[in-house]
Amino acid sequence: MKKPYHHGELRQALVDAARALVHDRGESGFSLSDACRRAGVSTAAPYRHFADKHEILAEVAAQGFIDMTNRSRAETTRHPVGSPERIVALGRVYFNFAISEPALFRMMFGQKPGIAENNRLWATGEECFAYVVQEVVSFCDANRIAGDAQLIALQLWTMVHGAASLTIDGDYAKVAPGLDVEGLIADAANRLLFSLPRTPSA
Amino acid sequence: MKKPYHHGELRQALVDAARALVHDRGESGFSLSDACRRAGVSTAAPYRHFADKHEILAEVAAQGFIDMTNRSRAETTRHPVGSPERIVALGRVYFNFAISEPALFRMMFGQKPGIAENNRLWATGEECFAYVVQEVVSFCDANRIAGDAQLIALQLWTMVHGAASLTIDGDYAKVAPGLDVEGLIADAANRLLFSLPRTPSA
DNA sequence: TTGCAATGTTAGCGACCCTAACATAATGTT
DNA sequence: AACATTATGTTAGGGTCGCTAACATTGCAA
Repeated sequence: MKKPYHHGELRQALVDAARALVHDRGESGFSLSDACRRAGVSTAAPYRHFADKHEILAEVAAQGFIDMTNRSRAETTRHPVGSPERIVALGRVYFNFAISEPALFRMMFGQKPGIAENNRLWATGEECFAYVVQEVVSFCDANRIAGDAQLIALQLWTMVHGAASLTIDGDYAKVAPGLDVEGLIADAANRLLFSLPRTPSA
Repeated sequence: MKKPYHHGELRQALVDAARALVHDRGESGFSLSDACRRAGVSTAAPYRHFADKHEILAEVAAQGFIDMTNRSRAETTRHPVGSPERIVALGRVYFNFAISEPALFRMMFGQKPGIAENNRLWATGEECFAYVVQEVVSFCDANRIAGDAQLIALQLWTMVHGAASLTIDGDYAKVAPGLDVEGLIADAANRLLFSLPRTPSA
């Protein structure tokens, strides 16, 4: 059997290769040429499917958001609606995602010249956050917590995002080696939630 | 007057050029060639002063830590030792630094292949954090707050770092345009501090 | 079948990082 | 003062990369 002139699934093959390469070498270490080699095509082939290198990376990041949203749904639905376990599960998914796919995580949330403008990426990211807000709303309702659910969600997001970033970027390791990051998050998140004003019970 | 063969201050000139270029175009948009053009030397000249491109960027990042530490000292000393204003000032300096120099901020705290290993960068970063811990220790002492000051400092750092990152990377803007980030930080930090256990007054 | 659109290819431009070999200037030794 | 040594520039060039232009092959549709 000989290689056909046309690849057939080149677009998806390039995205898959890009994701694998980014995972291995980081975004800055990723080259389109490498992805082409891996897909077995010439370096000019991608331009039939993508405008430029950034567009492939945006697609990879968008798939990251989809993955994260799916993992979030899968983990939260194992606990009753409105339970604190659902919020904890969300934080855990976020943190573990960052740990397991740091380069992808950075592409999703980091500043990306030429990537952030991508519409598809924008939409998948928004959808992901909307799910978190929805969960926080349910939690607040079930626990008679007063306050803007979106603001609460933003505070929790900020905390977990900070912890995830400082972990994968090696900053914690420099000043506090061996730190129990998950414990730190759990403690802070608890205090953030317990210090919220509550509506008087009926 | 004609240009002398030797530059005389090339090392510092290159670092200055690099810092300015990183500020304008970001780390990924920075090229050593540009810095050489700006300094008026050939592209081979830097290698008499630096091992490679990463070493220049590490020097830039280290100067960023020194700047941040200086700003922290300058702002905190305007308030009495142990006062909450000193902690607030620290957070403000951190956040404003990220806003005013986002690219530099990312180089200081982001993952940097070939940069993070730099010893000088490592030392300046540690010194910067040590100052924060020292301030938190003073605050806890003055306010009879029980608990590991380093852990408290780490939690505050996490919160502010998350907020700074999500701001400069444009992530807040996507899901909550017009968000009052400083208010969000202040509220969360207050709740984190007020929910700490206190030693009984004598 | 035949023409067109889609999707590959090769060749090449310009930018970049870095090294090798060479040129010039500053410094120190006698 | 003459010379050797070291420091710090230069030019030339190799290898990689992103991207484009021109050409080749294939699938599909009239």
